Amino acid sequence: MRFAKSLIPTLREDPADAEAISHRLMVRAGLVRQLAAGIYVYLPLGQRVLDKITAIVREEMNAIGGQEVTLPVLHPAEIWQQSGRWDAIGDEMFRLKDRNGRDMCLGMTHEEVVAWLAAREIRSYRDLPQIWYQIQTKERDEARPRSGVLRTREFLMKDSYTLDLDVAALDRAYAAHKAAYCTIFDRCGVRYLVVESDPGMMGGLGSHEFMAPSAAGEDEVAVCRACGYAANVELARSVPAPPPPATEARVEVATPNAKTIAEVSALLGLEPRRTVKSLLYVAAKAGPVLALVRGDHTLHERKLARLLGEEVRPAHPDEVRGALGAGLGSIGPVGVTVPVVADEALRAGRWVVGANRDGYHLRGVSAGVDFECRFADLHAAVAGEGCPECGAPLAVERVIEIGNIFKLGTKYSVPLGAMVLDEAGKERPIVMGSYGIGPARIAAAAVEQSHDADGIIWPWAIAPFHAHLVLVGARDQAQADAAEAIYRSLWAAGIETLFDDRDERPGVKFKDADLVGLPVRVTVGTALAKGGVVEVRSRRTRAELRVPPGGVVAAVREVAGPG
RNA sequence: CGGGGUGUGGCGCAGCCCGGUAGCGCACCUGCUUUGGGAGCAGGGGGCCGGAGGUUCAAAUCCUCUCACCCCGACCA
Repeated sequence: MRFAKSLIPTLREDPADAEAISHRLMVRAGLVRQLAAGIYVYLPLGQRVLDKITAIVREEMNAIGGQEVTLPVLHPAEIWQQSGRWDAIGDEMFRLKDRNGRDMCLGMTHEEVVAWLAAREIRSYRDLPQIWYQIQTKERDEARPRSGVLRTREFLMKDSYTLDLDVAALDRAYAAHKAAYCTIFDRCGVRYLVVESDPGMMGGLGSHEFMAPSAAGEDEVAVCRACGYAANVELARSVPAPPPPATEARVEVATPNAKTIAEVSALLGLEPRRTVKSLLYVAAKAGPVLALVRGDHTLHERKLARLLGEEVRPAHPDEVRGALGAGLGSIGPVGVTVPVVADEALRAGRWVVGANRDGYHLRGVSAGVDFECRFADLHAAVAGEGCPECGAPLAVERVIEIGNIFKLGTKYSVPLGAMVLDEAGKERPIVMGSYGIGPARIAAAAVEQSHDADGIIWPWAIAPFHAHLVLVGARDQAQADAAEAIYRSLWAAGIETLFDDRDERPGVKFKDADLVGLPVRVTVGTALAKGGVVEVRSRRTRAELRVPPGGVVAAVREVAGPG
């Protein structure tokens, strides 16, 4: 591709509305432009990156027996009503009516359509297993699009669905996907972790997420470097260090104006980990519940919601007073009538808790003695706590979710009637799995993980082109002729090359080459006239070879390194 | 949905507090010079100052409402 006639609008300055590194660089390098919040145009270079990624995805999905299909973007409400998600999903689904007033929606995922299709076309256990996949646009009215291409309202997604007769077969399909995903991300050149995840509203039998470490990530994972335990913090277990043993008797103490853990512990001269944080939540169906975590811990709302099996929200101040008779900052579990759930860390020990009397706390309180409660893992894992598997200290990292895999079970096949007859002639619901990959997130993660002050440094496999051919003296006929010949020889050798044939000053071309970040730069300039050589340089290491024009192809391969 | 911020030529910004009819850098067009890390000089084109009301002799500037976008949080199937 020739730069002079291409749409590669590079920007000298950072766009004002971009914060994340990948966002800034993808806009500056001319890969994408924003049309509206969370809605992006992919320009030629950006499109080529997506094409590279989706080509890898296709190869690996085909390799495990995937069959590519295209499912509609526009769905009738009926199938979503059948699965129950028409009501379960709120504002995040784009809804509309057709001219006849029928309810429709835009597809945010395709379990319903797959189950619908399976219900019609799959009848016998002999038809199983099936793996169907598509690479197609998804629409989700995100509450808050952000970080450029990382969280958008319209995005490309590879989604696949497995259909099996039983859970054992699902486990095999799931394992095949897990392995294929690792191959895909390895080939794309991104670093990632495979972590246990919360199946959330997808429901089902288990799930994993593929997470690319990056400061721009929205999720956090807890990782054990000793044994390999890794989980989303939404679900990660961890073993906090216990506070020193205490034997003090229960006593009420005045704590005027001390409302926060920090204030109470300072007033009493105690470490925060000797106190208990009491939080009143309201569950949608079960009503108020008092959740307890240690003073130095943070309650993870997803963990509470998962424990209760329904969504929760913090209680309003007047609800707190109504249920417990005291204001925020003075509440505790002793003598209350609402159900109490306590974090595992509170099983043993004596604690400082709110007295349910404004301005007072209780010291020396024990779970099971002074109040009754259910124990569960409720606190968010933090770095340094013990690994639940081996006890080594956990690390917590920010990550970008680039893929996920879910064992769905029969959650969609039953309501949509996707049944088969088994060998015994008995009707059974198909056991499903669903699996997603976000190509744009892979691209953004690659940029986040691989860039420098001058621009992007693309991994070879997903770079929009492999080589950036810079013609320094566009008006020097000898240089121009040599560059043309090199351009043809590179393409002939299978090295995809962007030829900067613009009549620009060298500095502009070099800056743009660094910004766009193709793995190898080939410079045709004055060195050609002086020494008969051109320069072949690695974007990543900046190592440079000077070779005669005939040696460029070999030099590009050498400089690019393995892969 | 809560909190914070920003909207002024294509991009990045100043002007707003203290009202007087819009400016800078880059980009763009023409000419000359220049050509290995975002060139110089000269000339030139381009702006409903996000939108709607209001105050005023006069509004980018003050007031009210509204829209859009960004950031933090909530949410994230």
